[in-house]
Amino acid sequence: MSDRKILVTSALPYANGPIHLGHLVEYIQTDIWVRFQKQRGEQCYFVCADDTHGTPIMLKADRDGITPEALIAQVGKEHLADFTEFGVAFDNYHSTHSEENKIFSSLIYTRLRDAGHISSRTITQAFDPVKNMFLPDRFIKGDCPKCGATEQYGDGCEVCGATYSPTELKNAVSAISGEKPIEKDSLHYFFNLADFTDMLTDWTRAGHLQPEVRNKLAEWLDGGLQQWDISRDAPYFGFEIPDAPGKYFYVWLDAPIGYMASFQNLCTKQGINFEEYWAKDSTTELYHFIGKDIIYFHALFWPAMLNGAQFRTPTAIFAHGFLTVNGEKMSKSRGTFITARTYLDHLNPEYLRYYFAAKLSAGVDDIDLNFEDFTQRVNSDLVGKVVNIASRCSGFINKRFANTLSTQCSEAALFQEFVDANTTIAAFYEGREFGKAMREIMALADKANQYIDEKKPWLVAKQENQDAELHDICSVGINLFRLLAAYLKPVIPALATEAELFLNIESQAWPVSTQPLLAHQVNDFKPLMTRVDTDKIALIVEASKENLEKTASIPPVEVKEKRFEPIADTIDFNDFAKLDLRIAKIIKAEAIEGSDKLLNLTVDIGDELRTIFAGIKSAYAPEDLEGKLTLVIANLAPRKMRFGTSEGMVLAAGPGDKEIWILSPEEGAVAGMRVK
RNA sequence: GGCGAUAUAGCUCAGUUGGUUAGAGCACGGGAUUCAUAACCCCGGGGUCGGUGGUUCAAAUCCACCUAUCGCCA
Repeated sequence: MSDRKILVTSALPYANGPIHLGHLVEYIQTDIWVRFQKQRGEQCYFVCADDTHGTPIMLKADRDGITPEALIAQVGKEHLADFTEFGVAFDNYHSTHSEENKIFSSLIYTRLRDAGHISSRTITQAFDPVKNMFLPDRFIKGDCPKCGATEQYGDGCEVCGATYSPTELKNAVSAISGEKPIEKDSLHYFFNLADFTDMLTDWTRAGHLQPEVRNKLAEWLDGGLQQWDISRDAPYFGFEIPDAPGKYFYVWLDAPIGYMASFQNLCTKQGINFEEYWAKDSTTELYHFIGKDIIYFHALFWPAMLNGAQFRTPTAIFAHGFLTVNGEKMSKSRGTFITARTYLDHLNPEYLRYYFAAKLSAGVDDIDLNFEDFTQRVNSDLVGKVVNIASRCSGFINKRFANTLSTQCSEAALFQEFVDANTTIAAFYEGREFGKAMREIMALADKANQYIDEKKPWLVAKQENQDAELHDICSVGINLFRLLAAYLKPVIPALATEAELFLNIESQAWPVSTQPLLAHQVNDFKPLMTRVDTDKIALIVEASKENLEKTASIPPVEVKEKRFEPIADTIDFNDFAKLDLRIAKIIKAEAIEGSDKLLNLTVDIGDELRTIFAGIKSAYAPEDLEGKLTLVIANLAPRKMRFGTSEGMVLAAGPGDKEIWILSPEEGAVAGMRVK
């Protein structure tokens, strides 16, 4: 296509805790953008790493009784596993605790130092006399000097909003030892950010930032830039400063350098030219996707550091907003602080990818995960609209035309309209207006469904000598579906791959000049996506509350991966007694024409015969069932179905398809006995 | 406390430089239909555009103040 060379990063997740849904907004946003670029044939690398240094990591490892190295190795593995299962496909995932990062941190520091951008002076800080370490503001607790609220952190009061220095805090204690902190002097190293005022003023106005971010930065710049404290005293988990024994780089210095380190690591593995991407005169594109909370580090410190150390600066910084759940900040007690793992235990990750895509824009607005909206949106857009197109056409193609598409495209104009839409959709993807892209794609899906409705293939199918017409209509439907799958591929890659498997085609490139599939053999259609099970959402919320209880009292232990769904809420005996379970004898079993799942069973439950539809066709042949004893719910409300009314339910277990097992009693039980 | 962002239908969001009767999707109601994973298609109800005041021939849009939510103040 073109010869763009692009390097993309997501912010580095901190290695002191699990990935949660808030994190995922960013990784999914970045991943969609990267997949889009790759699908267009651009050369695009996506790198990331765990952010592993600093006091919180050191203390957590201490508390867990392991080394920081062991902690970050474990957490790094979990992070990558979570990302991978959500379809976030990094070209490289590294760690800031790496040789590459140490080298680049030292290099950048010494270049800044040699250019006169580093100074040092002695400052006074709170010190824990028991643990023998300086205390970051967040590790000091006490009473707010303004409003007197207790249990406040050293940097600000959460009750009245006041900000202050830890020394102003009343009744201050170390959050680590509980001891009263003393004041102690120490030599610190500073990055002279003000040296870069002119450079940053120009840079922030030169189109590298979103408008709202640029305004924010202008405000900060107007206020005057201050020195940035980049050193911390031992003990500190990080890199020692080359010319300052006992002093370590502050975690936020080496974190963004981790982008370079991870890319260097990839370059070594794949023989990519690092210089081409990072040299001062580089013509490649460099993008950082970040949350709006870390704009300061990425839009001021980072470009200044790079500029001062003779590296190129980013092409653009893309900031996004926070995630709220049901309109509120994620909360552990409400069960809305949901980890990636808890979600994965219950729901398809592509639901969330699509939902985020549908709500993301190029702006920094917060986005809300509303469970009801989530369910409706995924069900109606993905299952009801998109997948349904393939589902409603494939039946005819399969039964009447041996899975072969028509030799002509009877709706060339409509097909071309779908292809032409690629320009608009691509512009939305490129500009990170994913929500608008999804609207555009769903409008096409609506159009495809309208087309089918208008042509009514189910009527055509019943007419004599109309086979060619039927063949054409359904082939058009399948061809339109194919384009929708291509447009959605960056967002829901797993479903797109399943679709390609069904269509019997190669991995789809961006459809700039796609031709319809003619006289093409497809494979049997299998349901590509099922509807969101709302019960699963309740389970996620419940499990997220449980996480809180567990982590509050018991230290984390190796938990065996759960193989089965969690046990449902406790019920009392009266609840159980409501179920009337009976031994039943299957008198007659027959397949239902027109249903691929259901068998029509006639069962004897003692004093009466019942007709029950059971979704076990995939696992049992009707003739094998006749005469068997099994278990049914006899007092379940009758359910009207397409093929008649089902007067109960046969009990069975298993994941589905061939793996379904009905229950049967020990010998001696007879039809009609109640299960108690 | 200072600064900033946001506030439009039950939900999620569009609404260009002010310009007919404020739109879409979903949800809801009615109709039609049975190919499809009860999905799809057609029609409809529903809004004092957070509040108050102002500028204007004309305000969801511009201005001031207020309220609520979120964020920033290294």
